[in-house]
Amino acid sequence: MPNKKLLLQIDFRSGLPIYTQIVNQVQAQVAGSVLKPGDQLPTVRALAEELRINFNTVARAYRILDEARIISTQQGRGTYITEIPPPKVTERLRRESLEALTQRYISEAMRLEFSKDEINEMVRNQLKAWKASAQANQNE
Amino acid sequence: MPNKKLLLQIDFRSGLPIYTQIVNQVQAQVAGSVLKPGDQLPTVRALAEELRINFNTVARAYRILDEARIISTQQGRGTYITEIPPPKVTERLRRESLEALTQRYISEAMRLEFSKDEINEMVRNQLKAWKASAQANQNE
DNA sequence: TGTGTAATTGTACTAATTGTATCATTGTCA
DNA sequence: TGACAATGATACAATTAGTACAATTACACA
Repeated sequence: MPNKKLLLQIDFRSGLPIYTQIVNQVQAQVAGSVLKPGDQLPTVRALAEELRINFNTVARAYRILDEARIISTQQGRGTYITEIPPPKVTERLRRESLEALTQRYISEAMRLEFSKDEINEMVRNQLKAWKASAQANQNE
Repeated sequence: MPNKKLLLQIDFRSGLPIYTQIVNQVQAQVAGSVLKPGDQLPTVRALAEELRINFNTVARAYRILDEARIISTQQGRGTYITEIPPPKVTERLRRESLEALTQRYISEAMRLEFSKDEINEMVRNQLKAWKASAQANQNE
């Protein structure tokens, strides 16, 4: 199934920068669940062509959205809507999602025959050392 | 006896390149003795088909693993887990694998805006309550 | 048993697609 | 006019895909 087409309405006379309009509208569509986690956005070039603007302008919008953790851009691959915690999940749902996440993690670690102590130790250490920026380059 | 099937879980939106995900997971399974010396890995084409990716992507992952002496690829024959990996390497692998796994977990949890305390607490509780049998088939 | 041919496997090189970085140009406004 | 923000042009880097090829193995058949 082809990607849902991203529908944006740019007003070139509105006084608002184009990239801001893109940011706002994507943000709005995410908030309104028109765009859902995992959805792929058009490539910078495709969207630029459709809107008849320079692809750098799209890239700029995407960069801002990426920094706001709303989308995830991956060089050579594409850009995707990230998982956003629903603003009003109940505490119970929140807890359950952490439970599920943790269970998958522990299950996997145990399958690889790490001991409980090793796991606990590793979690404690990494939590201590955690920096939000480290999320970007977790691949080495 | 047919080959044990290599079980890999690729997340196309994780931000990690596919080949890196393959490397990490094979590495982890070697470290955790899920894959043992002499085990044959799927052919580049077979694994590629299963994961619905290009076989060159698998080949790239295999090349990296080969350079790290974790596997041995042989043109025309197949790829195998290296015999007698030095204990030093194994230990380092084990550590790195758990590190990578844990980082992914924490990164995900933090993105869902759980606090360090919440995460730590959840891990400790689940570890305490862990029953291997209960988790047998929770990975899908 | 030997040998030729096809099948299977990994390799090498290249192309295509994607986002990134840097600087130039344009336009607005004090 | 000068400064600054927005946009555009160009070159680049990372990832994945396409194609041809080489090494090895399997197997039919003389």
